[in-house]
Amino acid sequence: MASIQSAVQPLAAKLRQFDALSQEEEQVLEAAVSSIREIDVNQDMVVEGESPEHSTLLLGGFAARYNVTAEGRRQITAVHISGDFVDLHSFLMRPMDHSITALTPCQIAVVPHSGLTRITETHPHLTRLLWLSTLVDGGIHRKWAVALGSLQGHQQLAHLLCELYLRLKQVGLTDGWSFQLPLTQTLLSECLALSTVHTNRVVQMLRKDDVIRWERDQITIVDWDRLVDIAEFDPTYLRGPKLLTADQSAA
Amino acid sequence: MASIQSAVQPLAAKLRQFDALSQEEEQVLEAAVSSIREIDVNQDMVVEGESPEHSTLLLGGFAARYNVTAEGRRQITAVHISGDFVDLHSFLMRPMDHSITALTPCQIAVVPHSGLTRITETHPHLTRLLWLSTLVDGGIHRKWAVALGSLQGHQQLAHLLCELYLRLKQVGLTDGWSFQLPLTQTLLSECLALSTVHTNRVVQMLRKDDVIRWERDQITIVDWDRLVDIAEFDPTYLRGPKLLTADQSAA
DNA sequence: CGAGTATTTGACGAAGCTCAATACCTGTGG
DNA sequence: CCACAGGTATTGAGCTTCGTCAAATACTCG
Repeated sequence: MASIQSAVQPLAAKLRQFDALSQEEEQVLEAAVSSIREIDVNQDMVVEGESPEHSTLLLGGFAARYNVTAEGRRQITAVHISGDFVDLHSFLMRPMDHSITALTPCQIAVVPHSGLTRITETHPHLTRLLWLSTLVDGGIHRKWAVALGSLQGHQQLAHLLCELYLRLKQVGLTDGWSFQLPLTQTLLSECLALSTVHTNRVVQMLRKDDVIRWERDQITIVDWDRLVDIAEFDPTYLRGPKLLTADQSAA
Repeated sequence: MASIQSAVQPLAAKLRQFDALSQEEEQVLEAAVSSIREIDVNQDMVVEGESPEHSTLLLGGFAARYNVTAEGRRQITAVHISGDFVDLHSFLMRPMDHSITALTPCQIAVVPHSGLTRITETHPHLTRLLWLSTLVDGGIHRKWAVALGSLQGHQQLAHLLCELYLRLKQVGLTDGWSFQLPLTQTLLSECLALSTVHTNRVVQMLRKDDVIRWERDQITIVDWDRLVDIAEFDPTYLRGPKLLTADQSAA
């Protein structure tokens, strides 16, 4: 089981891709964690309509953010992985307008909002980093909308795989061109807004063209360039490439 | 022409819906504005790929955030109105992964990033309010994705109208159940990810059922309840209803 | 009035949905 | 070791929503 010390590691790794993170800042993050918890598969870790007093940092496992429509159709708007602060926004924005469910058993760190408020009062640079991480989430949603609106099924799937590959790589969860993706085709269809039948056909399309291999929950990217091409993928939105130190942005 | 003093009014009004905004905070915002500028119709005020050194506050007019796909299809991911800080995220996240264009002549306030950094260093409560406004934008994108993925054409249109009505009302730009919406059906089709032909049919559907009236660029909502029903609209995502004062969230 | 743009209509085609059936896979108990 | 159960993946066939192409009508402004 993860200790609180090791808990913030995946998040720290992600934030370091944005800017330097001092020892002290990392300790401040650790100090903000109040406890570690396990979530069962298919259990909601955050529920629509609630106004939690803490935010949830995903330490291990996969989670999905979703809304349910009147007809009972479930639309997934993001897949979350280790290091994602899945409902950091609940700190300021309440109540939750969507739920987050565990796609696999998950370990989470509980971070009380009071601690986050304290960070905004005392650590502006760290605050900017956390803010940035919510902005990247926003960018992911924006891209998701573009994909849903203007890409065909197989392109959307390709886009999702490109995104997940890069994000998993960021936190060290890839193995060469392979990674675990514990999504059934039914779940996948809820990401892509396709029927399960069509989702299956779209998966086969990419397989037949030998762009990806997908066995069990193991995905291997056979031809990254072609995948990027199909998806019209541009990774810009996943990065927060500006350094955030006070001096240089004041320049 | 707007003066800098009056410039932050629509933004201040919006932020006040989230939490109290002190006189001093309002002055700090004013002080962060370096200049006021006019943008012509169809001119981009922010361009994909660039890394601006300032953010853009929309003072008057309508703007749209969009991406262009390989086939030249343009997908609009948000419509912006007075008081929206259209690219506040460019402060931390660069370069821009999308452009923002003026749907009408627009007045904008230019806010250098250095000023924003200074706010994060000295005004934590105001920082949280600004952060929240980017979170609401993120929520809008999330809803847009849900709508694109799981609603039919006429439902999507209904959803867009519900959203715009409430947002315009927030900043005092509605007149009873009417408001100006300077969107051609072509633009509208780029919001909804429909063809212009189908967009037209979908508009007619809502008109024929006497749910809305749409003459010129004047929209009148005839039957709000039915519109909400069609759209499956839930306004939660537009609000940031938690008070943000340090003391109470530390309680 | 006339040019240009925006809206509307019709006819046909394509992407993706639904219903329904079949195959596969993995774990469980006999 | 086999048989079965329950979930997951795959396939086929007909249908719907929405797209494309093309043309006609209206509106707006000089």
